[in-house]
Amino acid sequence: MVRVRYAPSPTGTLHIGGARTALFNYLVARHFDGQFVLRVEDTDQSRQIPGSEQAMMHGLKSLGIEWDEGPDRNDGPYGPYRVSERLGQHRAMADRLLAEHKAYRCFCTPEQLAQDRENRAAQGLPPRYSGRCRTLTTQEVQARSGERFVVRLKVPSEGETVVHDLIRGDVRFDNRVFDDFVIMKPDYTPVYNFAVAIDDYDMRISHVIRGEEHLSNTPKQIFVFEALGLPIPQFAHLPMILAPDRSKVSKRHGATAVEEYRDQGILLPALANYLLLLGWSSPNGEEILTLSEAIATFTLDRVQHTAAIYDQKKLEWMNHQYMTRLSVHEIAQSVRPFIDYPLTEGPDFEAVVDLSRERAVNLVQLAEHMRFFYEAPSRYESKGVAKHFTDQTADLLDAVAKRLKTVTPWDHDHLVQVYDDTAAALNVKRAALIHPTRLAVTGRTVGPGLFELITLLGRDAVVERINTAQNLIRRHQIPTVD
RNA sequence: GACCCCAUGGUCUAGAGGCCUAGGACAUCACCCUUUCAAGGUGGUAACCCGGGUUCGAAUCCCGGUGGGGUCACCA
Repeated sequence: MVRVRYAPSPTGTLHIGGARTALFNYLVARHFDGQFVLRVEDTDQSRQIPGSEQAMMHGLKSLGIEWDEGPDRNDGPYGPYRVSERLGQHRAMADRLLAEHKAYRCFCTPEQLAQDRENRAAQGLPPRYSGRCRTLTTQEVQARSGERFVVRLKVPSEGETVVHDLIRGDVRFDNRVFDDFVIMKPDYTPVYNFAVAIDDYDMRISHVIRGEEHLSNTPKQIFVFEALGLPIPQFAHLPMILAPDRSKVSKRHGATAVEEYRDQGILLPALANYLLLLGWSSPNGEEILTLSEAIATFTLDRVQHTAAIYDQKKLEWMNHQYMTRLSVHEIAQSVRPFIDYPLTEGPDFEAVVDLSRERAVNLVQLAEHMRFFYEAPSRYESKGVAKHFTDQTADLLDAVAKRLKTVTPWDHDHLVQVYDDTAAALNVKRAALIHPTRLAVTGRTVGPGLFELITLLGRDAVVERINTAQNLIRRHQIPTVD
């Protein structure tokens, strides 16, 4: 039975790196008909940020990632799913290790430790615990029972520890590089490397799939499993996601949280698809995959070993793919929050969305492109004004408007006819009519095809806007923008 | 610094010794289409980090170098 988990610490929102890790875990679980558990790593209460657990879960859900067991439903068979609520088990294990002399109390003060480190640094040695308290006798420990202490695990001083990594193969570590690390803090709460091992075992996690930054710490967790006589899960360390400058992604690189991407108008399914491609490729080279397609084809052996640099441009391209492929209804729902103008009067909303979506790379842009359908332009693009709003065009617009007033029915083909006829009558090219009309009606020089656009906008609005523009042109009082 | 991981165009990647004069996607450039802009179509520029091996043959295997990343907490 495949059981995987995503174990974030509740210290902020869902980061793209975490989202990718969660996604891969989710895909493995679903692919193998296993379970995906969500566990909140809140070992250190002091570093928690209120509300981040909710934010994180919301982020996951919006990406389409669902878990079978987690802190929101603490009724799973292996709960609780908040590490802070599993303290009893951690303490019991620490007690056991102490009783079996596989761990020991360390009374060294932070000051002493700092001093040790300095001394070693002076000699050019790596910072490692001296083992001062390892050999304390039972009597000595008894005698100091009132003192502040931590618990350290006895780590083998020779031999090697091998991490069998599903992605990288066997990774060997010389045990001499590890010291007796702390497993319980002075308040008798566990340190991460101790708690994860116990929790992963307790939750019967079969595959630990996480970011590469955890690879170096894996031997420590293996020491815990071994000391406790527990089976060791399979490991798979995912390559990291880096910023364009090859550094870790951080706020200074723009959006990093899935929530921010959503605010930028990125569709979450597009984000998920993009993240899927960061470190994984489908066997047939397909890049646009639905979640269920990904579940069907995803396997860890196709995961890349190299860190990936995320590329905003490709994300936008991916987003555009989803803008045009998703149903109009879905896009309409998604774009609503970005609209800051009243929709009370104007054409059918979904029709407008459908006509405009192909030209926008994100929802913010889409909302902006749709604006003129609901608000008459108050300013006109200066570039277009110089080109299309001349004294002569006022007359052209006048001629067009006259015919538009009476044409029936008001549909695409008849409107084309109006422009063709007018152009012929005035002996100008059709384009000489089209461009000024677009500018008069939308205020812009770019947009959907003119005939589709005015068909949708309707006779009254079109004629009115053309008249407005005409007057402005004649009075040479054209408000411009850009 | 020590240890660990990694190394194909600007970016994401395909490639598991001959199928590679290295394929796809994004980006970029040009052209076509066209009422504009997108989209679309066609074509172009652009990569196997370096050096040694192994082999008849290496992007693919081995070693070394270089470069990048990660980890070394009483953080997670």
